[in-house]
Amino acid sequence: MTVVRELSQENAMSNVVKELERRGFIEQVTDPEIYDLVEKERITLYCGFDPSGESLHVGNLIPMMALAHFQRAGHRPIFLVGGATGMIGDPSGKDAERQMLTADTLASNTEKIRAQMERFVSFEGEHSGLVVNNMDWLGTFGYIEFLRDVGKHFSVNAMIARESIKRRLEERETGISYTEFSYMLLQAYDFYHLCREYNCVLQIGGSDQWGNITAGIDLTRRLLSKTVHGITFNLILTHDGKKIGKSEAHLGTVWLDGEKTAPYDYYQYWVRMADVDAARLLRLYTFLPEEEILSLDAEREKRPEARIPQKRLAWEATAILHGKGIAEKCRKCAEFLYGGNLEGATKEDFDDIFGFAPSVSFPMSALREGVNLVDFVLQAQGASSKSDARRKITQGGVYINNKREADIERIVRTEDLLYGPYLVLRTGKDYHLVRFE
RNA sequence: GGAGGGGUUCCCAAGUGGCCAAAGGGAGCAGACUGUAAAUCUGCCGGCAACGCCUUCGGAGGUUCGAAUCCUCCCCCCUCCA
Repeated sequence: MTVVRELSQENAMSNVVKELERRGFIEQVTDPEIYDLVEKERITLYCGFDPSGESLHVGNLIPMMALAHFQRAGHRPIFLVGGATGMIGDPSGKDAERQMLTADTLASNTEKIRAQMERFVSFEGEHSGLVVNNMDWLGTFGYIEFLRDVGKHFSVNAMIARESIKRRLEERETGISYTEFSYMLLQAYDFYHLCREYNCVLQIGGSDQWGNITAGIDLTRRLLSKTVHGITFNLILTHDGKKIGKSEAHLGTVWLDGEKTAPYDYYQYWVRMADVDAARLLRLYTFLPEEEILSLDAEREKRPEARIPQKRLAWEATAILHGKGIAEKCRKCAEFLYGGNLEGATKEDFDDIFGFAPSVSFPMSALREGVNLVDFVLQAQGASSKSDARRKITQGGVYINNKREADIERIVRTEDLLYGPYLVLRTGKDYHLVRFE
């Protein structure tokens, strides 16, 4: 929050849509007029978020960052939580019908997600952000009333021609239910409602939202005779075609919730990005100005092994989400573990980072008796099964205190404690701190 | 309701009585190179008390010395017809 606010004056006079375009966010705009509009007046815009999970993930970052950019340029962002539409499920970009969620689950998810949004947008001050829940207006809408007031403005002929619907109709793998077919009307109504209540004139979203957004624009024009706009963002892929944050190695999905994805893991996720992606990702996931990004990228060309842009990316992204203090701790922690500093390390160094980097406690009594390496690796969460532990050891992927241990028969003993009660287990490129108590 | 096709290990996908823990590809893991990167190459890739044992091929039974493969019933998906 603090990060966003401090910087929020800087870009006030620039054209935020052009800026987003330069940074690589924008895929399509419904009308070029939006470029002028954001320069002429302070607008209100919105983006919808699906509360079907208890946390947003890295994939949701693009629209969040975009809303933050808009706010910093003096516009008012609205986060719409789809409490009502979340009960239906958006067929866009989905290949299967969604399972229904209970009202209770949605309510609790909504609360958690709201807290995450507050990291990106300020909810205080002049153009403070706003969180709304479409359950508040859709939840009490009568069916007959809805069909009469909203449904009559939609042509089924046009709807089935939409890409998102057409795909589900043609590829009959799963088909589409009447419920999901109706989804578009609900989202269109949201836009109309926000335009009427808050003078909201722009909806932004992922590229799969194009159909829903234009439906909202059409409905608003019909009901209010007002022209509103839409912008869709590129789907961000890494150079090898993977979606950002979608199911990472053994991390799984990279969540924004610090309980689900530890800040250290979040930081590491960004540090490990490929060289060729670094500059592009800096433009998308940090607020750094172009000159600085270019100079960071120039550093990379000189000393690629220093991973300067990746580390900066990780620091900035972590600072936005978890705060500068946490980001700094992640940096120190990573620097310590990966910087080859284990040699001169002290107990105090480990006291500081234990529990922050992946950490495990172990009973001292077990160590006195001696633990065989296979069990040790397994219990310190360095392997998913004993077989996996054996494999990793045999293949030379296991290190204790940075010294390779390839002997299955190896016994871990108190002599292995080099830093007070601590020991460092490394599997592959991952460090695990083990403390004996 | 009728006719046909199909459900295989994380995903896609071979396999139609033993040689099947199950081809191939992808993903993943480890190593080499190096840089917490990419590309490339190598090895691994169900579990365990590990030259053997146990569990797995939609579910439950059955035939057989022996089944993912054959039979019966059930569940689910798709296509066409009504």
